[in-house]
Amino acid sequence: MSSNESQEAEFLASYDPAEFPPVALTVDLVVFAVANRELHVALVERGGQPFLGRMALPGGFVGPDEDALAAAHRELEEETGLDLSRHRVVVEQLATYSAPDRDPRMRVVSVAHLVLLGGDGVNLPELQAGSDAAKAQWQPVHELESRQLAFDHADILAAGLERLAGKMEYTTIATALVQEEFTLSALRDVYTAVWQAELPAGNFTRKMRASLTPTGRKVQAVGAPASLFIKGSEWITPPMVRPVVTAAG
Amino acid sequence: MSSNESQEAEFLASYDPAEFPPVALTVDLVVFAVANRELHVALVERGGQPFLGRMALPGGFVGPDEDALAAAHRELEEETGLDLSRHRVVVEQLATYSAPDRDPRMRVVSVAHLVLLGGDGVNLPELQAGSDAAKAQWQPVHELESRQLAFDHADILAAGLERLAGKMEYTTIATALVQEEFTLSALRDVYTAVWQAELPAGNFTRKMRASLTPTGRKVQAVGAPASLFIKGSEWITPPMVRPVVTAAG
DNA sequence: ACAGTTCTTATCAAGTTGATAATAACCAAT
DNA sequence: ATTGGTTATTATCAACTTGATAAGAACTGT
Repeated sequence: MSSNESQEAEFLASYDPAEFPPVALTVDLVVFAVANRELHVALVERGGQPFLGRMALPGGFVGPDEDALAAAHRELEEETGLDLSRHRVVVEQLATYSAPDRDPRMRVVSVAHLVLLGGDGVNLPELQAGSDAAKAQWQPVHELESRQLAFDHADILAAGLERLAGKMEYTTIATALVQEEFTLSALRDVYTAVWQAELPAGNFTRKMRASLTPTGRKVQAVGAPASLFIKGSEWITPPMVRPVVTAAG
Repeated sequence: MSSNESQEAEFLASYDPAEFPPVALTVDLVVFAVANRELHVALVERGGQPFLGRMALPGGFVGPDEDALAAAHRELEEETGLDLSRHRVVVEQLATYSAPDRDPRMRVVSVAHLVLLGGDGVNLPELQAGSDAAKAQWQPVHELESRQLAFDHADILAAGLERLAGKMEYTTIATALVQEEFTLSALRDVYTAVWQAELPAGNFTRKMRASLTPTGRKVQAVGAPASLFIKGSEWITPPMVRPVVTAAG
């Protein structure tokens, strides 16, 4: 009997695993990107029961030799067809959902992750449905009837949105949703998309500049040329204040 | 064949659970309380292998009919002997730890929780070791050699401390560590204990008052009588600024 | 009555915010 | 080349917040 076997025997003896039926461990992904001043989330259409045909967050099982973060990266590629080596991507753990009946088939505990994709503010990365899903597509978050999502994914999406909106007050996390080098307007568009509120350009520049590093380069569109920046500090101190949400319309 | 069985069959067919060996789901608890202007954490001494005799965070398995939050409450009572009906207690999810080798026996995924116990700032609730643990005791957090903790519990403790310290900047979470009705000094002692920094009493009063509701009552100790408050708003806006940590002395 | 302690309020310079506007740089069309 | 439209950046200023410091008030113990 190996040392490992005896350890396990002691373990099984003291904890009686029969009392603790196995749980399946999954990850669910709240994948955000910004285009056209709107925040979009990546959704897949379920190809099986339950919730057949409904939209759901991408996700999948955590493999035996990976942790949840690694599974999040793998499933992101598998379920959405994204090539992570070709996109700026930031992943962070959001929260774990463990209600016993959240999946009607069996006990499934899901570690939700927030995924932010950088982009030019115009084009969204193209999605390619994986094997489990009928299709994968971007949806504007603020126009979404999130009650139609499968499982408890409406809760998870709401948590992801609130995490992002909240962290944008006191960190430079919004820089994850633009390109590495970006203008203050591009960054401001991210704030507009997530917070659903217009921020005065002058004050935004004054405040955000302290957390950014200028590259010296400029970019020319319509109007005056805009300076390019990269992320400087991780923190915004004191924080930006999130305005009250503007009335829809 | 019931509908449920066919669902499960479909599920098993499409996901092949053999690829995904069962994981054990546990909770680990970072339990904080303040006494004598020091932040304390509840630790148990392990009564079995691995890490026999080492100190560890209290915790245990999530039962089949409870979610992680319910398990956290139950294990808090079982492992520390605390009567939750006799203490002010706040529990919130911290993060999930899922490294494949974090427990040498088998795959154990743990949902860590932050637990805050209210108190008078002098006495710590008495701990009573549960069945799994040799003993349970309070340890001053900032004097602790956390590297000696079992498993990855040093990481979890650090995450719990940082979550608490961070949220104390922009929420009134510190009120969870005092009694329901408290003086500004008592609350300031919590900040001192967690942040390891003295905050000027006058400015602390000015700032914190806006988030508290006065009860009208006063309490008398040495010096001038202090007004009693209860928590008002959940938020501190703009946030308190956490001073740079004072050099250890 | 006095010293010691603590709570609360006051003061003020320095810094930050929100609102608003002025200035500057560029394009496109006349 | 000039004009008008558009956008970026800087400036201004009153209102507010902060950090430092101290004054005033209330009570205890001797």
